[in-house]
Amino acid sequence: MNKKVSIKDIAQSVGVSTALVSYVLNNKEKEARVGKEIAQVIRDTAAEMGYQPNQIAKSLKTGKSHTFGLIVADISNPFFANLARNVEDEAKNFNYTVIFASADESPKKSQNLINILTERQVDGFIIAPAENSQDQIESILKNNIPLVLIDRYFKELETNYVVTNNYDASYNAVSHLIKAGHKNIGMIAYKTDLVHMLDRRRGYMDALKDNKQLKAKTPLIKTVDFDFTQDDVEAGIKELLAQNPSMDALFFATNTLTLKGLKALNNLNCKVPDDIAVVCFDESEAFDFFYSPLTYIEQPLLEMGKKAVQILIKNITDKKNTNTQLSIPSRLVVRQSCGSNNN
Amino acid sequence: MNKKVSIKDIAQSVGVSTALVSYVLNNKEKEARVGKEIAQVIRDTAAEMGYQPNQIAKSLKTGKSHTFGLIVADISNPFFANLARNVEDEAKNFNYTVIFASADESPKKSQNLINILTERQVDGFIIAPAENSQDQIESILKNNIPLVLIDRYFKELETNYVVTNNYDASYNAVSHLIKAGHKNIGMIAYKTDLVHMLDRRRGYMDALKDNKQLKAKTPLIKTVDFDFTQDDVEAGIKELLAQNPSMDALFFATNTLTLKGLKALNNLNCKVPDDIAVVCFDESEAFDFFYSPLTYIEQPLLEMGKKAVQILIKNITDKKNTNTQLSIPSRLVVRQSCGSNNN
DNA sequence: GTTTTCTTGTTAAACGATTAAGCATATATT
DNA sequence: AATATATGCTTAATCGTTTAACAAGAAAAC
Repeated sequence: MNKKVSIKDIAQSVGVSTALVSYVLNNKEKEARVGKEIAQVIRDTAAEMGYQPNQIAKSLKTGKSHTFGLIVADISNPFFANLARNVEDEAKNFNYTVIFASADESPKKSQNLINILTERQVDGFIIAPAENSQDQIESILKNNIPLVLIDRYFKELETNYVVTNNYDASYNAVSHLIKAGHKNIGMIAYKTDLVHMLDRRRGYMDALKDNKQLKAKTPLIKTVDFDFTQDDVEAGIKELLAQNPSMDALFFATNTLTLKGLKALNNLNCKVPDDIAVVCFDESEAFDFFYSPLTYIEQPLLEMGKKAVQILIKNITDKKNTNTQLSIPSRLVVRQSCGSNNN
Repeated sequence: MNKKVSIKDIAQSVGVSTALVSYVLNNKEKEARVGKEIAQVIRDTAAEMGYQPNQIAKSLKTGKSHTFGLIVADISNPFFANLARNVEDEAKNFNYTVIFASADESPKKSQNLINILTERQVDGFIIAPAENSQDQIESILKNNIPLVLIDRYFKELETNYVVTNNYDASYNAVSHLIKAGHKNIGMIAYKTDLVHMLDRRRGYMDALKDNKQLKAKTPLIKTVDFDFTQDDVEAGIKELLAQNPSMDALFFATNTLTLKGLKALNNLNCKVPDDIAVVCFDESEAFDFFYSPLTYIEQPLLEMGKKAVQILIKNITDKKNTNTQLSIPSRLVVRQSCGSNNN
């Protein structure tokens, strides 16, 4: 490793103290009353010598790393990848670096990541929390590390969060199916008590209820684990059809569920939307190419990413303790898969 | 911010020097001849006080951040997102943290990211280099910062790299089209001199040449900029059809080109594979859902990610200067879109 | 001609760790 | 008994910055 040039090297070369160099290079000449000419000399030699500040040293001294951690479920999931990209861009606007990490919905991995990032002295966290990670979140809070939850949050915890309005989005989507004439709407969701999933289920249930479609004692909902396979979804759909053979529509709670679900429907020889209409959460390039382009709920990823960063940075710079809780509306993109009277 | 507990706090609490605490907590008791009992006491109080080492301080002292930068074109592109995930996982196996960043194929952004990451004292880089970033790469080399290029590399630069065998993959894919009976095969590529793209073009050209299909003076290739729109691709396809109205197959050079290209083909009312057969590079969930499931080139993302990390870490720990240059084969996944005699 | 006030700098401690070197004391070797 | 070796722990410098506190000469004020 070529010896990197430090502030000391510059000081030596110019013939001044390191303090002066530091002041100049941090644009504190005014406050530190540095002479105009010498300042210029310092700046010139710094450039000449190719000086690059050592952020590690800076961080150690200032206690700020200008870095924050973004923990999602899986960076290879397009939903999170897009969110991450928006977070990255907004962070750059504030001169922050973000460290991504994937926790795979596992509280164990999540705790491990939080530890690693904490040791790296991140200035804050943006987290899509895994199930049963409340204690981890609380401990971040207790340590006064700025935090914004994203995509989901915990009802019982007082935190910042930025989510989409899952309840409304679901309610609208299912209502749309009902208006399109469907009378037996099933739902495929994740088996979890995370609030975003519960809200999506509530939205589904309430839409049915408000439209007097809640006939059966057991709702037409099947859930699968996070590490589900296509077979799991297929089994779920079959069970739903067994439970109510006249099921004529399906509401999928996420993009990954939908992708596997569509393949399952193909396997089962169900035509969309004639046999079974489909509406789902999230986007996917694939939805455009399905023979019956999907009607889907488009989450406000750009706004979610931007806001999460802005709230986090505000929390880092101000040290006030007021929590911002944002629920941003989603948009229903209506296409063919939901059947009749769409425009 | 709650005062974090430092090694000094532990030392004070136990009544020993910080040196002893450091030795114990770094499992250097043997070398440093630390007493057994006191070592246990130190460990216990450390745990009790909830000590978390300050990696920043550690890094400053040791000169190693145990961090490396991964610069790709766009983390929201599934190709890079998947690669990134594999890199992340392999890095974790070595206890390294990775900082992702997107350069959008822009040398300016790339330089900016390299600077930022260098200042953050990353121990190395994995980079999918943008066009015209040779000087940046050279400068990393000159500074003796370990580096592995990925996805593409520069012929004129002696570096580590891990890529897929773009030439072979292209050659095979196009040969497959030829064997399937197609006689006028066009190609849509990016307008760039990056080696991966040139190799893909060479593979295409040579496959044609070797099968005596190179009749026209100007090859049936159209290129678009990195920031292309669907209209650009559509225009390209139209031009190709104008140039040779009997074009019966298209080879797309990347996933994003394909996605827009398929929509363009739909717009142009071209049926796949009857009017125009299609083969493409990269995967996409969408390819499964196209009415004629696509034949595509599956890149070895897992192996590429793993190898890149391994090579980088080897370069970080050993300081030897031998370059590892890996070209890993891709697999052609044959489905319907390429027309006849596929199984 | 002092004293005060600017101007322009320097000194040195600190951030939280690591680690070579040193210093006792105890035990072993001859 | 004298010396060598082991054992157990401390001291203090260092990594590259930041920044409060201080200093010294020049200009201004009286």
